[in-house]
Amino acid sequence: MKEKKSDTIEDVIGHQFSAYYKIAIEKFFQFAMSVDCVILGYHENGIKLLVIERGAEPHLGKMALPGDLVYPNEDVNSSAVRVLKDLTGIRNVDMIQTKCYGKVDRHPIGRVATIGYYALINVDKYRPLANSWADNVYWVDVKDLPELAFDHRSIVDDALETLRERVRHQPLGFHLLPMKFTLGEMQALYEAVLDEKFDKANFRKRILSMGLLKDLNELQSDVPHRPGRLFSFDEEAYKRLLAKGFSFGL
Amino acid sequence: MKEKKSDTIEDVIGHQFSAYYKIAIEKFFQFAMSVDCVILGYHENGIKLLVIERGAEPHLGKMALPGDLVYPNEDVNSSAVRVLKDLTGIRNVDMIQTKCYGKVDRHPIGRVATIGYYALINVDKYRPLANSWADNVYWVDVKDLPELAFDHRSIVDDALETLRERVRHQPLGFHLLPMKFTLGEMQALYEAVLDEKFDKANFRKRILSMGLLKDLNELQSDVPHRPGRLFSFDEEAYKRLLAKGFSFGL
DNA sequence: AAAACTTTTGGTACAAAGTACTATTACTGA
DNA sequence: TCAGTAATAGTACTTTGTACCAAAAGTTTT
Repeated sequence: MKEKKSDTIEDVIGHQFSAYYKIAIEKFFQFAMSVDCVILGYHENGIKLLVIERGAEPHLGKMALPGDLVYPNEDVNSSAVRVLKDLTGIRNVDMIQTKCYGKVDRHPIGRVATIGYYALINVDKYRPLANSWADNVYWVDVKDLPELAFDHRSIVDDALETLRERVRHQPLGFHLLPMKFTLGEMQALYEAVLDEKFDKANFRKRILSMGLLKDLNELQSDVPHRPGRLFSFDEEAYKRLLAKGFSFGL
Repeated sequence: MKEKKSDTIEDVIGHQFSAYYKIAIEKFFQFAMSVDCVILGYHENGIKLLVIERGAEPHLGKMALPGDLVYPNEDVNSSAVRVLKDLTGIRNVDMIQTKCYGKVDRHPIGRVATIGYYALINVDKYRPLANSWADNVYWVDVKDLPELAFDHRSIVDDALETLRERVRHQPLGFHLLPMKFTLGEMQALYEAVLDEKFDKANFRKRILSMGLLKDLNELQSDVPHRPGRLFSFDEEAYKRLLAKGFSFGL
């Protein structure tokens, strides 16, 4: 029933902690970790992904997610924020973990496990700038992705799947919209994310009845048709509703 | 705009790959990785968690999740399966990643990032046996958890939160039930997981109208009251419905 | 064997939400 | 001023959700 293995770390160190410490380190402490950020935005009726052009080996010149190795004295979550800032200049975004990618051969220089992160940002609010070893930064449409380095393509796919699921149950869409938006713009966004058409009049009724929007009593301008009424997301109202057991659903 | 950093791995290795390889390794390849499994079951109206009693340092004698270090030549996902089998004898369960825990000081022997996994199993179908450095295995009720080693408590909490969210939108509950079950048992399970009461007659209507259950034309036996009709989850029907755009919701 | 008890099962009536569709309004540009 | 486009209002209908009641089918007790 109990068959001892000789090579788990706990067996090795046991009570002679210090004596065997080095052996354990050599055996198990051979990983590097990295973070990769899937930054999504919405622009011109499409979901856009932020990619960098790599200015370093491996995969020099190829497109890739903003990502890099984690320092040994650095928290993994903080690392994602730091790396994004280092490579693209973007700061102050809330990033959420998606998955760990831990295949043995996924990185050519050694055993690197990476943690995927994603965030939704308002494209107009941030101006990405290539920095550090990133030669360029681009927004690319997720419907027309270039070839990506490493296994970054699957990291993106997983993040998009997560997005589609969460966007139905949480008011995430608002992160992607400008501060002021019309119901038409909002509908177009949801149609782009979910790849599904909604009835205009009913969409409008649904959303308004939730009570999450602040009516700004302002009209759209510079549009070649009847301008829509402008709204903004009412964070306060959302918190109040949440406390009462409200749950967003679309 | 482009300010070079001297210490990212890509800068270091560049075109002189082999020359600087060792430097990069020493700097970044200092992590160990581990996996921790949150195995949940359902028994006697409560959600149970599988814990082991540690038979090794650190935290010798304490309760903990089944978890261990990942071998450098081992896929992280496979590792979770292997570790669970090594410590508890449980095999053939589908485990799903929850999160990466990557704080700098979370492990006393060095920089260890861990990946959390969770699975729902039918308690009657598996008989966990303590193995390797696990001194004992227990099922404990999640409403009355003992103190757990490391940051395992938060790993459990996160897994439970994930469970509660997913169980509403996916027919996961069936993994926890025996092959044959009554609608009453099923309702009790959902009430335990979601900590919420349902109307009996309406719950029944809702579930049956989904068409996910196979009526076995059998009755419960050995119960001190009118026996319930037995059902089983109809995997085929679920797949068929999914293809048609059906989505489970509760 | 009848009564009491517990749980399953079937049903109804009402309320709320979702859907399809039509009509009207308000703006722009020609 | 007219055509075009999109926003907005409204209505009728269907589906779904909720509260509640009552009968049926077993077991246990009297």
